[in-house]
Amino acid sequence: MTIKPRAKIRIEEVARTAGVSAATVSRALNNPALVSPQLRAKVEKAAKKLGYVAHGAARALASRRSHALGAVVPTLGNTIFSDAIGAFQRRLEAENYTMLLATSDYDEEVEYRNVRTMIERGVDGLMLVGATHGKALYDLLEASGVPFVQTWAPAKASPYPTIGYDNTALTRIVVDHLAGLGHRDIGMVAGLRRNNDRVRARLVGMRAAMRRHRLPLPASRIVFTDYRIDAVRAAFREMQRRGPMPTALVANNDIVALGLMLEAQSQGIRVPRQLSIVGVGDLEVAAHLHPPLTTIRTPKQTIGTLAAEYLLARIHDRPVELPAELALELVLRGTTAPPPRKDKTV
Amino acid sequence: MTIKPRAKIRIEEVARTAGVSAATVSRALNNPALVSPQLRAKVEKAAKKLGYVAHGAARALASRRSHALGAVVPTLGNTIFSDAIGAFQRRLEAENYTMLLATSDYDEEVEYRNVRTMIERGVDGLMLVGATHGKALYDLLEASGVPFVQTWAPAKASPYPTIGYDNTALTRIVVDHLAGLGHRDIGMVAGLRRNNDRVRARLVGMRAAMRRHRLPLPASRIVFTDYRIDAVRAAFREMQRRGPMPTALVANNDIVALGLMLEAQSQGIRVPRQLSIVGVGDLEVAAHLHPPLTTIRTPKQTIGTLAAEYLLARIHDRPVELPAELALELVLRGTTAPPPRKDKTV
DNA sequence: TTGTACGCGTTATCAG
DNA sequence: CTGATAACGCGTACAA
Repeated sequence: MTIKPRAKIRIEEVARTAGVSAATVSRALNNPALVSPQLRAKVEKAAKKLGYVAHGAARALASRRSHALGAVVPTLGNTIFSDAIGAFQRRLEAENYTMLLATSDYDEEVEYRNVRTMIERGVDGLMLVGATHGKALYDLLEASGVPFVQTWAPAKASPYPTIGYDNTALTRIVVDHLAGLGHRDIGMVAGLRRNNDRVRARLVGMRAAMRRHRLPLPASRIVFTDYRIDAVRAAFREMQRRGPMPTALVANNDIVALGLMLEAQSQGIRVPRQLSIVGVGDLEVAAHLHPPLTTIRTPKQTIGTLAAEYLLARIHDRPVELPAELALELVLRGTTAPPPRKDKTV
Repeated sequence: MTIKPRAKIRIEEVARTAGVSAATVSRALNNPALVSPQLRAKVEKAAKKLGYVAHGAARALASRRSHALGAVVPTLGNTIFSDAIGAFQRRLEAENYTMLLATSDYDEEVEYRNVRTMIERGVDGLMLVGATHGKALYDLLEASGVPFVQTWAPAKASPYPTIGYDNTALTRIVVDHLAGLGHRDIGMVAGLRRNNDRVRARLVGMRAAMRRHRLPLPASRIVFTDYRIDAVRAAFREMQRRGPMPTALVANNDIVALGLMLEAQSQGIRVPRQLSIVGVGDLEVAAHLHPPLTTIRTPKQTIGTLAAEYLLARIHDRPVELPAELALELVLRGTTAPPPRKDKTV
């Protein structure tokens, strides 16, 4: 039964109707263990009857704790981020914490501004994406003393707390798979490198893996694209323009892979008979494409959940360890196969 | 040039190094017009030099304004919401407001709790999804006096400020199109109705439109599904089990439409030759499916932006009008065609 | 135009 | 276990 209060109820009022002091009300509500059961019941009843809702700002000012954590991600358009954010927020909710969210659109300055604003709002902790940020940002973070955690990169990628997987290893796994099938001419359809260390790490991993297999990887075999289907299809054609098509393509993610499949299909190129394609992310739709997409499953929700847990632990001075890196899983499906015989090159 | 401060800088310190009073610093920073240009410059310099960041809680307590708006959406997994949220946040960012975000997973109780938490945190305004909420929620909202706006429904759907389009009209447009092509047996693959007035309104619109066209719509022609591809495909088969397939299917959204197309394809059912399908949302991928998906384009970002603008206006006591409803657009592509002749029924 | 002094609503400290 | 009281850091009448 909620009663509609006529005006803002303050703690004083609750205290008065419960016949105790404001201090006791505060304790009864925030630290029930410190108060006698009867008193506690009395206070709770009064609070509920009056519809008392504590004033967050006052509480934050007095307790020096806002019960809010911030998150800044490049975009919500990419489901890997919205999934991670969803998990992050649900974990916070369970501890009665609130999430402040902002997007940077892969712009370092916007990210800086958003982080600054969040610090100003008094967040108790901050989740960032990527392990390489400008010095100004790190300075700001250190100056404020706000606990923060970086995501989507392995711990070793940064001296600061970081949680994610190794993007270098990711492309290695893909190349190993493809090379194992017999591919020798592998191309990469990468994302835009600007302010994106995940993409850069994958490039590094790709080059290293190809070298290990003693396979050539000329610059012409790497094209860059954003994640709009149109752009991806254009990237596909761009690669065709640069010479005979590779027999396999490593896509930056499942959306890119989808774009590649669509373009291949519309050109009558058979996947995987004539062209193998590997995605990253294992979006739900990946399993349902024709053919179903071979991809790498990445721990999206885990990243969000662990980031929340790490920050919560830091805030409450509980000891925490971050895993060195999260596991990746190659999901073998229908878009990879041995390369076509020479005389059947695309 | 950012200097790393050793500890928390308060306004006092800035005042001291600028050689003015704290009050002047506050004014210079928040209301530059009220201060002489030289003084203002001096203060700004000192603030920057010290890396001063105002304490949000203290500011909120004193000014009775948190500069934060809350948003509660069912899920971030549906891109219509993540798109709208993205637009909402960007609009806030432009006015130096911060967004608090929580998801309800279509659960009324969770939504209530999240709203309550946000009010407690002192949000200056709130964005909700849907125009039908529990009485408890409206009571809470009214008691707190926090401006709020409902989204994804037309203004007429609620006595409270609401911004969106008419879901009834949406299905009418679709049915008109399909009936115009000659379809007489039209089915609907709807979303789950639980705490989702959008889905319910579409059902109402569907029934009304079919009636207007004097077309039958037995209950067997309506199946419900969540938005996982697996579930959608199962829903497709469920409809087949109920009798001969309709010649056209109205999908709750593009994801559902995609699932239907995948299932049809894997059964060798030709779209649109044997079966027409219409989606809702016009996701980016819709135009790239085979065949490209006929769908309704909904104003996702517009909803987010307008919601932000409405709340901002309310907060600053500016006059605002909300549009009665936002426009929908039928995007004709390749998944709709006249029904097959009788002897070619699926 | 600028400074003084108080209040914002809560929590934490310290007696009792 | 409970109550009085002093912060918490800033904004803003009001006075100068």
